[in-house]
Amino acid sequence: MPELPEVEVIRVGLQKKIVGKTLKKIEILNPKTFQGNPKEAENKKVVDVWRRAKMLGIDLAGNLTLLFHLKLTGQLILVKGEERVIGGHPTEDMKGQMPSNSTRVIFEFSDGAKLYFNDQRKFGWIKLVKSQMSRNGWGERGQEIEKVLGELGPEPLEKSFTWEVLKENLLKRKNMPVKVALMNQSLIAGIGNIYASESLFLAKIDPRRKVFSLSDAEFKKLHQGIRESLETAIKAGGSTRAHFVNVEGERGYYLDFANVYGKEGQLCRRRCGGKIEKIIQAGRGTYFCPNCQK
DNA sequence: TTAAATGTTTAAAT
DNA sequence: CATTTAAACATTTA
Repeated sequence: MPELPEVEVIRVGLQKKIVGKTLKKIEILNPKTFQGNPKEAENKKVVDVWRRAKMLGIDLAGNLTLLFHLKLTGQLILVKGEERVIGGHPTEDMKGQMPSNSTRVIFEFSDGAKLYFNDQRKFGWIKLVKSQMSRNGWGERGQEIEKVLGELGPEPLEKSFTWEVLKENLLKRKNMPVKVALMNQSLIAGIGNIYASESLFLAKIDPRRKVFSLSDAEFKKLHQGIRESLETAIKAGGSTRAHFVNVEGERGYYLDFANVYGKEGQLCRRRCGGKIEKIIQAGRGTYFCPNCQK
């Protein structure tokens, strides 16, 4: 599940907590989850934590990078004593004892902190690759990383992502329903099933509309809606709150902020009188208000 | 029992 | 060729 906001929240949490620590040991419980030789990463210091689209990178000294993709059910849980940083797919057991039965890989740091990579459906992965990076943007990053990251569109929260860029990129799939195009990572990076629906709700655009039918005014509203939905979610801590909490203090995740996602049958929050509907597009559930999304 | 689940890739069908 | 849709991956929960 995790989409851009959830991964970003994890990134911020880990950045604060593990940069400067030394990775002592990597324990692999599910071999398919980890690609590369874990021994190469052991006894290396964490230099940086970054995000691109829905992928997370942990740079290690010695020009190595641990790349993570959480796919649908991945979660990262950093535990040190009573303190936890939690993020990713929201489940109840992420608050409980670690490792849990969905723990696939455990990273142990020299100060005793442990980072658990949990993934119920085992779609997620971790790859150890060479960094070959400079700090001058993505074009400068190593070929190996570029290959793993694939062809990704612009980051929607960067300043350079204007409504014109949104329009230009979406129009590469002009015949597609706008909601389906929004989830295409090569057009815009990081938007998945939740925030595609949420952004369109904020923009008051029907998810079934084909891209070519959108006016400039609608592209502008959609641009605004994307930024607002992502930023709101990041501020709220993503759908899972990756805050620094005690085991007891953890509460209140599960999409409290969503307007339409998972709200089938409920009244539209705009009080327009409409009822949230669920339809299937490209095999995925889409939620929208048929009354005020035109 | 069947369906669906915050993702992505690839094969098959239009 | 350009698009779309379905299937696959693996597991749990409603």
